[in-house]
Formats: sequence, C-alpha cells, structure tokens
Amino acid sequence: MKVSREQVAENREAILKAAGQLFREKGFDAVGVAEVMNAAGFTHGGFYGHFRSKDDLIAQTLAYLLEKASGDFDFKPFVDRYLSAAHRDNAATGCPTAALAAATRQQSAAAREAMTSAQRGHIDRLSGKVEGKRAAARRRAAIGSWSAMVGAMILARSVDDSEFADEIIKETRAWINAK
Amino acid sequence: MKVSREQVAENREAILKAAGQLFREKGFDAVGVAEVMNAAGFTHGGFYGHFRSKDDLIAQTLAYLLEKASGDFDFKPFVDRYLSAAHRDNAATGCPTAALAAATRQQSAAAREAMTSAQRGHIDRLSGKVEGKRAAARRRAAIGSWSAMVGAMILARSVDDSEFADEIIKETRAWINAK
DNA sequence: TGTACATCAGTGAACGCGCGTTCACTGATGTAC
DNA sequence: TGTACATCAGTGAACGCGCGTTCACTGATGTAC
Repeated sequence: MKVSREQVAENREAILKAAGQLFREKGFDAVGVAEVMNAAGFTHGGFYGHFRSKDDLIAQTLAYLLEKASGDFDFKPFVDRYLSAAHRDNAATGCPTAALAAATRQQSAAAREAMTSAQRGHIDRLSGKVEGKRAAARRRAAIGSWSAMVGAMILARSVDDSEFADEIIKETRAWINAK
Repeated sequence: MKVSREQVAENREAILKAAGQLFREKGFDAVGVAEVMNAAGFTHGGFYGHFRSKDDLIAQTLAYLLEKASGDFDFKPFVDRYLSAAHRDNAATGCPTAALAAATRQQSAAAREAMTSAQRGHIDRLSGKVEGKRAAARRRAAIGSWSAMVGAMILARSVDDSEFADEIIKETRAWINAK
C-alpha cells in the first residue's frame, strides 16, 4: 500500500535509526538488509525504495549517525562522559567513530567521505573547546585527546575482562585530564 | 598426497601468515577460507585438516600475530615507528591491534581471550619502557599513550585524505612526546 | 637395509544456507476533472 | 466537495551467487617386518 509523503520520510529515518544501532552493535557485515528492515518494522522488499544498495545504506547511516553526534559540548564533561563504563557497554547507542571508524576503512568511497568530513568537523570543534593559548597547541591537544578517547574505547571493548577494560578507560581519562 | 611432519607445520604457519596479512588488510568477514588457502599456496579443501573452522582460524591467527608483535623495543623509537605514514599505508604487515582490535569485539571467546592477554602483556611491557618514577604514573602513561597510538592509527586509516591522516598521526605523536 | 602396507595431508567436486537483490502484486494516497 | 483514476510505498516469493563445510579420493610418507 502507498503511504503519505511524511510517512515515507519517517519510515526512511526509522530504517536509518535501526541500521545505526545494529551496525554499531554488530558491525556492517554481520547485519543483513532484512534484519535492518525488520528492526524498523518493515519487510525486506521495501528496502530498495529507500536505498540503492546495502553500500548506500551504510554510507547514509554513517552520515546520519555522525551528523547526530555533532552537538555542542564542553571539553571536560565530554571526556568524562565518553570515557565511561556506560559508554563502553552501550556501543549500539554510543559514539559512531569508536564503533565504526575501523570498519569504514574497507567501505565505499561515500562511506569514507562521510567519516572524513565528520572527523574534520569534530576535531575543529574540539580545538575550540580545549584549553591553551596558541591555536596550534589547541589543535594538537584536540587531536591527541580524540585519538586517545577513540583508542581507549576500542581497546576497552576488545578485551573480555571488564576490570581491565575499566582500567584502560579510567587511566586514559586521567592521562588526558592531566595534560 | 601426504607430506612430512615438518612440512605440515610449515604449511600451517604459511596459512596463518597468509590469513594474518589478508585479515589485517580486508577484515575478518571480507576474507574467505578459500582465499586464505590460495594465498598460502593450497586448495581450500585442506583447510579443515589444520583448523576446526573459520572462527578457529581467526582466533589462532590473532594469537599468532599478537605473539609475533611482542618483541622488545625502546619507547620513543617505538612511538615514532608506530605513528608513521609507512605504518598507516601498510596495514597488512602492521600492528594487529590497530587493524583488528575493533573487529575482535564481535568474534569468538577464544579470539577475545587472545586479544585480552596480548593487551595485558603489551601494556605491562610499555609500563617498563615509559619514563616516570612511580609505577602507577608509568602505567598510566603507558595506557594513555597506547590508547592514543591505536586511536590515531585507526582514525588516520578511516579518512580518505592523506594530508589529514598525516596530521592526525603527526600531532598525536607530538602530543605523546610532549607529555 | 629393503619391501609391503597403513596412514593421512592435500585435492577438488559437491552441498546447503544465507544474503543481497529483483519483481509482480496490493491497496492507500494524491490528483484531475 | 465528490468521484475516478493513476501513482507508488510496501509486501513476500523467488533468484542466484558466494561462502563455510563435507567427503571420496590420491599418492607420498612413515612404519612394521
């Protein structure tokens, strides 16, 4: 059955939302088109009315997640929220960079472009929030801190011992804050 | 045809070596059992004489790569070699943690165990190399530096602009060295 | 040491499942009069 | 405003390909005498 235009837009966003959670939780390859559509409340056949291919879905989901994650923030609370056990345990709703940047390396050009411009924007924003007088020093601190945050989250999630994972997160947080 | 016992051991290592390169380059899911066997110089049927399953291969390849990557080193040269454009451009022969830690999260218990014990060992070793008087401060610097190195390499490889990637690597290196 | 036989690493065809993708169909929406 | 028709979002069956896995077979290795 046909549906109204606003409904189409809502349905499309529901698909992106479902894909966003599933991809962050399980990775691009382990999530099928049918699984995404079911999670969004549809059957798989309608998928190609919204997206040209699974690759297209991946690129658009990345753009959608990275855009949504680009809100305003203060530096210290951002670091503390980011480097927390809650974030480690909730990849499906957490930072798309920590969950998907490594996998984006093997994805389409469109997906990599979405990731690239998001990283540019995020580092620019971080540079404005970090302490320091000279712009170059602030940018360096922004890049260094961001690398440490993303790396710590990925390492913490890759180990199977939650105490060790906590140590990685806490010590990285303390190390960044001590700068 | 049957082959000698030493040959079997050599062949097994050839498979692990081929898998190690392919997995680091393309990721676990994008590499098939037949592709690994061909790269090692065999046909796919013989695979199950060496490994119980593809999951088993993944776990054993991780253990193999992480073991080989655990040599001795000095801190500063290690950071400089790690955070280099050459390392960024050669994932297939580079650090298994940067290439595979994120994907290990979705793998078998055995794979995660290999990653966990390797991270423990690596952080212990780094703690002994880093400058600082008190053990806790050295361990903190080791964890923070290691998070930043892994995060910077993953971020640099995820973007499609090599100048921006270089900036991420260089600034993270400078930031670590400035600690 | 030499010979006969059992073992078993590697081969390549085959199987079956899951996944991305296609397509004829349905029926509600939106438009033309 | 009401009616008739065209449009098209979503359905669900079907297709085909690739991949992990199995298996009967081959022939070189290793062992028993």
